Amino acid sequence: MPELPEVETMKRILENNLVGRTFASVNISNPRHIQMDSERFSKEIVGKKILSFSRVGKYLIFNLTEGLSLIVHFRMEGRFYYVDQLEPNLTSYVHIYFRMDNNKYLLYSDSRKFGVMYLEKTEGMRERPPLSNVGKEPWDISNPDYLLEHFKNKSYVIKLGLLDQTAIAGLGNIYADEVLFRSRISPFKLAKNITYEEAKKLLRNSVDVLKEAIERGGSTIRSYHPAQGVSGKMQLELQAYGRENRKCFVCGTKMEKRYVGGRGTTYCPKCQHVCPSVALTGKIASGKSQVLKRFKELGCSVKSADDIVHEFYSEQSFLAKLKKRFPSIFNQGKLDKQLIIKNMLDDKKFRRSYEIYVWSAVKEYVNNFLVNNFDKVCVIEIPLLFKAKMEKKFTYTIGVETLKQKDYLVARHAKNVERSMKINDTSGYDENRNKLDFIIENNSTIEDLYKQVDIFYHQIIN
DNA sequence: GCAACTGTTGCTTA
DNA sequence: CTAAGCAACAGTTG
Repeated sequence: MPELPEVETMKRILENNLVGRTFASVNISNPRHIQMDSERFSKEIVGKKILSFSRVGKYLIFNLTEGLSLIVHFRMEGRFYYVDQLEPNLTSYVHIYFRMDNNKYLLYSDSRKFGVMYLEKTEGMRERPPLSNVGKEPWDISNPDYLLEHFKNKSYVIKLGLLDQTAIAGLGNIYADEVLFRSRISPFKLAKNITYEEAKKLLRNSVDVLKEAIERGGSTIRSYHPAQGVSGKMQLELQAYGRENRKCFVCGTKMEKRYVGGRGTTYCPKCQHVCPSVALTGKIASGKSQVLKRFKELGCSVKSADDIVHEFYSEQSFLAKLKKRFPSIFNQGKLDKQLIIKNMLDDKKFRRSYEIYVWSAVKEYVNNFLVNNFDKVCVIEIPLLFKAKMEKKFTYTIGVETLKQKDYLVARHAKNVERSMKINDTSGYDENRNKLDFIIENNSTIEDLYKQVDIFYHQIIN
């Protein structure tokens, strides 16, 4: 579930019901959540009374008698339910439950089984793991220099800086995107390049976003509810998370999504100063490379998918992964491109999964390229843009078309002109042509071609 | 039916 | 040392 507001909401619900109660018994059907011997855990917790609850970052803490504390981290899906009795239909993900001294039950449910709990001596627990790894919460940070100090030598992007619990505690993926949106800061800016003024904005917005979310009882997204039949309301206020491909509430620009550190990151390119990205597609020998060259001359960061794939085949790490997934295309430990072609032709299933595998690797590469070059217009040449389902990843898509394809192929000394022409039938270009934002016609001189590129470029940077 | 995606974090690897 | 990538798991979505 939860980021800080959801944990705080959970804390308030439990506070109202469980302070003063004593643990009567424990049932552990999956011990993986308990970070100590589960027998000892049971023995130690039974008979202890709950004095109070507290929270450190995303950790929820039960303060117990006899100097002990139960420390819980819910990770993705962990949650407590406090119920009158055990009902079998409620307990499919309940891996631990506690019977309290009033014969009601506290259930720990966790469909993904990531959550963890610790039973620790209360004294000095803030100075020991896991709590010692938790930084200050945003309202306890009075000076933005605290953040700058943390980010000083870091080479990660600011989005990951906000998720770094040792730097600032409590933000998760949803609220980090909200804070960046409200602060009008690119998620992809390096944390060490954040200015004092920006750090100030980030802190103020972190406080605002988290406090608003707590007031609204957290966000109810996907499966998460603070208690049975109870929903948070904060999801109604979210302006960034989950709004990719929809219009920015502030400026109307289409919101975009990229990945950093494996976390989906939604932002408004205009408000958050992320340069537009362009996908360049077209059939074989339509003049894409010429167009790409022109974009480069204009100062854009450019890359072609063909080059990316070429790079992949010369990387040890890629070959290793490929070998694991598709052993049939390796001969005596070496990649055999003839075997790839043979398998492609013989086995439709192989072809499908091989193509998807390579395309998703390209997709990841392009994502990282765009993230690293967010402050420049990026242009990526992708012949199979639509087949690889990448058209949505760009601000703009443009196609290059020519009537002189055959001539260009002959001029290029292509071995089999007819065969090359035929490949176009399967490229998906014609069916998807109407989705393109802009079409460049390559039927005249090179100067004319460049002029069209220049016009497009100046349109998008204004 | 497969593949990608999901609110988290810590361990392994380069 | 840092930082990326993966692993833990199970459900949902396209």
